[in-house]
Amino acid sequence: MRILIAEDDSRLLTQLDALLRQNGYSVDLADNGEHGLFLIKEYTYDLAIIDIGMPKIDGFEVIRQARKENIACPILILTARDRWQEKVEGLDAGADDYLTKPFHNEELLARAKALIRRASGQANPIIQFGPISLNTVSEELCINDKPYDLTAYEYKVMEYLMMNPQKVVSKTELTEHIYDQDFDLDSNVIEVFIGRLRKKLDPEGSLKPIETLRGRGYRINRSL
Amino acid sequence: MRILIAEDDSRLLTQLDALLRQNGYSVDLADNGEHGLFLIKEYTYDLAIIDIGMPKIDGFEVIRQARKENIACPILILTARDRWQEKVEGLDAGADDYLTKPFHNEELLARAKALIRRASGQANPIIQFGPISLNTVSEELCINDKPYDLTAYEYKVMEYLMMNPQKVVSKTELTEHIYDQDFDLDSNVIEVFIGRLRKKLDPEGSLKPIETLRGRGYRINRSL
DNA sequence: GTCCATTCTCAATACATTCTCAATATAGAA
DNA sequence: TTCTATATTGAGAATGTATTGAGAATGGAC
Repeated sequence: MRILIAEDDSRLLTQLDALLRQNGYSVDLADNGEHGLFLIKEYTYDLAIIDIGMPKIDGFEVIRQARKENIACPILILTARDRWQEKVEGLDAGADDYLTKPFHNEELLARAKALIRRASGQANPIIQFGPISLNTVSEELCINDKPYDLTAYEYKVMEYLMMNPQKVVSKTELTEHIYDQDFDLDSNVIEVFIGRLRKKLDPEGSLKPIETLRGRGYRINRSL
Repeated sequence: MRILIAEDDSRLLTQLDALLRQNGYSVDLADNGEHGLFLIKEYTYDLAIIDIGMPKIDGFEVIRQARKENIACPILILTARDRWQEKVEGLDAGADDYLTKPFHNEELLARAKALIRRASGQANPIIQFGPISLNTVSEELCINDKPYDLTAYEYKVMEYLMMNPQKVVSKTELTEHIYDQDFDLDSNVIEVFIGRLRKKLDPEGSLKPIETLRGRGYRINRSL
């Protein structure tokens, strides 16, 4: 899952970057509103974390402009402790949730996860598809109740596919959600991870949990 | 375990701080109701100790506001001895227990421990997992009934893992529950303590009581 | 307060797993 | 067949975790 952070305090920006990366997200950074707005319009994020109090283009403006262009990505705003009133204006502008600074890292992670889950239309943290179930809290994948150990990237690919079971997910889309800005889109990493997932989950080749749609992408097999 | 203390009498505040730290808790302090309310809303505590008689925002108000925002953290209120009637109002407001001043340190510690235990859903002070049992009262860890001597921090790490056996506990989460507010999250202390625990509890490497999930965190081995 | 013993912290180094990349093989469509 | 998209593989790079030891901090005894 890929997250945009727009925050002018460079210390906080660095800290957030580290925190989110440590917790398995891909992160793009903007240290001002202008750049933040550019990025959110340019790329597709699973979540944007935006500081309200930025010089020149402030957070409200970023949100308004983004929403005006029909960018649906969930937005979490950060407000200073003594400016908690701003949260109302922020939510009005189109933010989905808010957090006042300073905050506890765990709190931020919890909200980020909740927002991403909500946006993907999954009220339930356990996504089930036929015999395949993915617990997005414990990050555990089970097929017919048998748990499988996935590596970080294997998990990310599987999570994205499970969160979009109804559509064909292209390799580009997967790459964009799993890596950040400067990753080579021509790389064959996705093919590699799909291959490893298939071998791990279905060594016999009897279940075929992931379908290939030549020229279009991959999809969780719905006829299981 | 992390505790919030909101108390306007600075002598008592200092004393409580010292007492709780000596007993292995991480402590955050607020010397007025306003700050207390801010902290309890902002962070996640395992217990809040709140003085009723504070100027401006009193303890009742802090509790009401906190409960209104669905903060579930257990709350212990402190009341002056000649104001024992306040305990009823306090419990009505949403406190979980009370203590009249002055009190004995032992008494406070006992109640704090009981409240924390109750809140974590562990009615029983002994948490058992396969051959591993942790007595949270005597702070004794046994494996196959053999007791082990743990240092303060080794115990804290083990306790947190034992209290969350169903999930993967990240290093960030462990650090935040074991230390207070400003501790360097990039430090490798957790790795060090995990290493020491493993060596102490399982020098042969045959039991593997603590699993590592690369990139995610640690978990008590459930298949023992 | 001073001393001593234990424990904690920090950083350096060693180790292990996972990721990336590129080369090669296979399969599907025209 | 021939072209293109996908699959597979393995080796080196990158990253995350484990271990160690020495100095700092802490707490208890005197």
